Amino acid sequence: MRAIADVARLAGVAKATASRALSGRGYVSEETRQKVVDAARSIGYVASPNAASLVTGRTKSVGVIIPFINRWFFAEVLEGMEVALLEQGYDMTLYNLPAASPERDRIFEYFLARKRFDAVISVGVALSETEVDQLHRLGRPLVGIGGPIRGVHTIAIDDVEAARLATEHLLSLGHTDIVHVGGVLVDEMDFAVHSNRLRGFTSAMMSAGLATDGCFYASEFTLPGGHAVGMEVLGDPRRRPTGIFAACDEIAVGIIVAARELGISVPADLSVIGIDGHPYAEMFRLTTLEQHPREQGRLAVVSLLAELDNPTEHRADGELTELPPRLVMRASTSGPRPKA
Amino acid sequence: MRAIADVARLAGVAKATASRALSGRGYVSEETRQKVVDAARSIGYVASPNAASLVTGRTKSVGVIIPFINRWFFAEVLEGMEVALLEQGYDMTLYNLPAASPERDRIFEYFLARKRFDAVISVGVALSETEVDQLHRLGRPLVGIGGPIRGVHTIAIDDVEAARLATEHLLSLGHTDIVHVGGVLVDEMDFAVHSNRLRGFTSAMMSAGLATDGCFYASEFTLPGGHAVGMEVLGDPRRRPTGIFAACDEIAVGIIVAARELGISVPADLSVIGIDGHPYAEMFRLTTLEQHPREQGRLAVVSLLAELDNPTEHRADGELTELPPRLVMRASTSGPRPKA
DNA sequence: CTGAAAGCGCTAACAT
DNA sequence: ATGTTAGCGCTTTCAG
Repeated sequence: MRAIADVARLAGVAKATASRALSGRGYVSEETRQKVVDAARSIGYVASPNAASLVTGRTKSVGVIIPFINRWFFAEVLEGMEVALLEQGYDMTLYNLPAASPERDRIFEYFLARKRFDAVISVGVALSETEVDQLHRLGRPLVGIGGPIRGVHTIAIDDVEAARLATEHLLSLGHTDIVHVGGVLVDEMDFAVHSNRLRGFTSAMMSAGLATDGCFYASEFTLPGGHAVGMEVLGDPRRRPTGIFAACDEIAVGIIVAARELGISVPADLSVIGIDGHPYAEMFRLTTLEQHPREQGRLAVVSLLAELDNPTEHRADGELTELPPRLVMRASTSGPRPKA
Repeated sequence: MRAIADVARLAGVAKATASRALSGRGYVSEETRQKVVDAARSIGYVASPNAASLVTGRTKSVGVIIPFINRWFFAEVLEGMEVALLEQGYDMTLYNLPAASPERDRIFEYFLARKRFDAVISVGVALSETEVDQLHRLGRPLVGIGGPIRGVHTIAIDDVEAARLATEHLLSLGHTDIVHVGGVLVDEMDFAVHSNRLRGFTSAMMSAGLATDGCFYASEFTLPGGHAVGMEVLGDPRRRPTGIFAACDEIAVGIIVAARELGISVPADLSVIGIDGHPYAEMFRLTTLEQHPREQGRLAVVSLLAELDNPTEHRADGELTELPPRLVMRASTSGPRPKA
């Protein structure tokens, strides 16, 4: 309940001086600064950011909208952002955004509209035109991760390129019978990711002169999802691919587990490559492309703070920062077994 | 930028009336209420919670401290809380609490001290005496999940009982050679969970007249952690247990994967039981005890709001709400194979 | 039932 | 370098 007036009185100065001394803005003699700081500490004074926000318009808080918490990639992004924000004294308020629904609308119309945040970070959400407008109307910096947003600075890896890389890796090992297990395309709205990775796959296959009919299977982005599809794809020994490119490591691991259950040896009889750099990759000897989620989170925050510190700088219009995906480990891939 | 004064002017009433109409507190004729609401909507007015907080002391926001985000149990708790809080119009600000460190101290001394939250939820953190005091000094409701906190209402499952149940399940199937793979006891500070589950295990074994020397192995609470320990425990065929009680499902699944790699058949040659109700359980046919993390999150919020609505109610002193763990699936457990 | 006025805790001019 | 004043946007007495 201690207010700055108490500190000022105790230090024998005016409120304004106390404010200057504690915030470090404006001229204060070293001597009085010390007095004020001591007084503040002695009564355990902590400034009320609410009162300050009211006058400065800054809240030292950012809002984050994200479609999943319980998914490795998203949780990593979250941790990366949290660390970076805390370091700069910012709070992170989290909204777990559901698919189109009244609850979702309420987040944009009510929670994000309350001027509570200095900025908003949108992680892996494809926002509707309306939603983008609502966010822009806030007049605050907005940065995206993963999904591209019209007129917004976005951090991402190049999904098309990553998918092409993964596919080319299998092709270069000599595989010609390759399948892509990717995201359900109905969820596409929320993940351009799905179609981008599919596009990269198709492009690489076509460049190699291979057809892609019937080479795509849809799966949930989870281990059980990959397992189920793996059972389906690998079940029939007569039309079984020798290589699989999975759109994420959870799917890839699920497929490897399925393969083991079916007695298919990886990588001797089946090569699998995923995307993410998931910690399970090592244990399952999974070849994968690192996606640096923590780093993406950190970069988003850095970009945000830059815009905040330098509002004169033109709003980055659809600028895109791309991280290069990095290929790691290769124990789950090898050339196809020569036909007997 | 629209303020309540604009709404008032447009509706032809005083600020006070507009405030009453919009907040629903105090007498307003239905007629003027309608006028005010219309005016508000017509200019897209959204109240500034900051300004309101300044006078009411309420922020409509709660702080959450949690040691991990990227762990199934914790992420589920988070989602459960988020849904329940949003429903009531509350924001959730997240702090990913590291182990003892200057960063950790800063969270208590600075971030949580700023009167920004109506309440604090502590998930799975064993707080130090100092930290508990700091939190109590805020004079705001505080509820815990998982870890017990002195003088604080806590939601949890009975870890000792759950561990006993799991162990008794194996015993009742006829196993006598049982190992417990639990948490590293050095991390104990943060999880009474570890020692509680060990205690339940030991108690059940002793009741059955079995010794427990050398029956405990420590692991990280992760799939790779369980895998590594599984390899170690199951590596030597001559002294291999017939039953394993894992302290969480991640560990349990890791052990099952290890067993498969070693050609050990589950459950014919090895029974495994875990705790959590993790979604991977089904795919690996894992016997497990449900821990209802989402429900725990929801209950914590309900309890919080109750205290908030009814501050006269005595601060719940160390009250404990326990959820009953529920046993599900049993495909990974069976009686021990009769000795040849 | 409604209005006028005070003030929550702080910072930003403007003086001095 | 420091003090004085005004006011951020809202709710809440207190009168009417």
